[in-house]
Amino acid sequence: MTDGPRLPGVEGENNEDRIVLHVDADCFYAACERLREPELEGEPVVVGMGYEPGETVGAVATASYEAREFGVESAQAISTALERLPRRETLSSEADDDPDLTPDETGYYRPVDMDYYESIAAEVQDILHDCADVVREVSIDEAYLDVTERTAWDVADGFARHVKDRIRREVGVVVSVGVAPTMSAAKIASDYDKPDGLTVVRPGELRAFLAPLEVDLLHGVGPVTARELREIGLETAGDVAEADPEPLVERFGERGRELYDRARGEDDRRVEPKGDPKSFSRESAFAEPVSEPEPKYDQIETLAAAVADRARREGALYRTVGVKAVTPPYDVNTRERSLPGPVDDPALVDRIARELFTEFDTEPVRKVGVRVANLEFASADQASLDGWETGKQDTGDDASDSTGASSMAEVGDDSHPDSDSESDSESRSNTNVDSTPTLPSSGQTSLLDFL
DNA sequence: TCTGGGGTCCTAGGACCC
DNA sequence: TCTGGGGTCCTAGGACCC
Repeated sequence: MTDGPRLPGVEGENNEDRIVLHVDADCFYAACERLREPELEGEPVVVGMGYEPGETVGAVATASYEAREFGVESAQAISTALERLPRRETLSSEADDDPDLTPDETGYYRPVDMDYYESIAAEVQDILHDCADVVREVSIDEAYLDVTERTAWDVADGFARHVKDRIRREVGVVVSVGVAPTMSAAKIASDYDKPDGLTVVRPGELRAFLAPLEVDLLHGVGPVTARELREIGLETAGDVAEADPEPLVERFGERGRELYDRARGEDDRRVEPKGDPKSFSRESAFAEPVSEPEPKYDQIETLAAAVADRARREGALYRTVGVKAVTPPYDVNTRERSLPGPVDDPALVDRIARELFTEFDTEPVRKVGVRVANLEFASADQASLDGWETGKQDTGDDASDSTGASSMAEVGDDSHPDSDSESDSESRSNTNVDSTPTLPSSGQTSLLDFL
């Protein structure tokens, strides 16, 4: 019962005072497809990514509960799904030939249409923001709400019901909701009674609610960790909660501590709005492993352009460019390189990606990817832009800026046997006076020349 | 499970600095 | 030059999530 040490005077930090909702849309992509095609209501629906109508390529992104009855699962190959649940379109042309195949044994297949789903998600999010002071969107179909100031425990289920009903009535989407004093437990609670679920876990019920759950229901426990936990005799959250935490920390590091805390219902995290993204990436798989360099470089070029375009649209500068090469059987290889300073330079992304990929250009590769990271959102931090101009007279102990200036300065020399200067940033930064800090892309062309 | 795409966080070793 | 100790950044890989 005794919670950890608390700093005095910090406001409202007692978790037992928080009321957290986790809202999770059921089969969201399939639900969206049903919105624009009401005939799909009650029918098996499979939404495939990388899927084209009439084809058998791609993987299952979402299967409706009706489709799951046939053994169709998330992440399954579409070809496998089709074996278990034939396509409805196929039926109309072949029905006469196959009297055994009834409409009941077929389903509707649709390709992912992200733009449409995002438009629906935006409607849901509007409602969520209307219902809570703080909302954290986790993904397109999932969010946490801190509703402490909007409700109380004895009426929390009525409040959650209200949120559910609004979303169903105003958008037409069914969600499951979990209510608990922590994010971690709210997440588990929303999953507890899917679909169309509503589970409330009050502070006093937390330990009892968690105890019987299989360890892999804890957020952050995947197949690998679950297996290891079982190997040491920990099968349920209750087992973990009562275990000695020291061996867990030794074996799993920081995650071990977290696991132990979560299993005991302890979770200090507050619901906070999502910050800026940390990376952008694009990847795509070949139908089968490719050995020749050309198709790979063609893909790299396409992906690099897409990633750079995305970053520009989002107003992000990037300082790191990376590639990914998945080689058979399924080895994931990554290579990355960081630049001296943040840039917005599609040509540079393309060039670095190609260079990083040369290592794999004659190997069989089934998937390639391009990524940018170390993002900087210029508009949000005007100070760093100013630093570009004025960084020269800054002293070394000023950590607030001038990262761009100091690093840009190093571009010219690969082999600086560098010397003393407690702050090489000042001593060299006059080499980049040409970079006019107006637009992100200016000055970066010269960087390309350097590298 | 014969493997799609877009993310996050953690770890560990090495380089480099003071 | 064998040795100290602390810190940060970079890279690669892994586990996990939706």
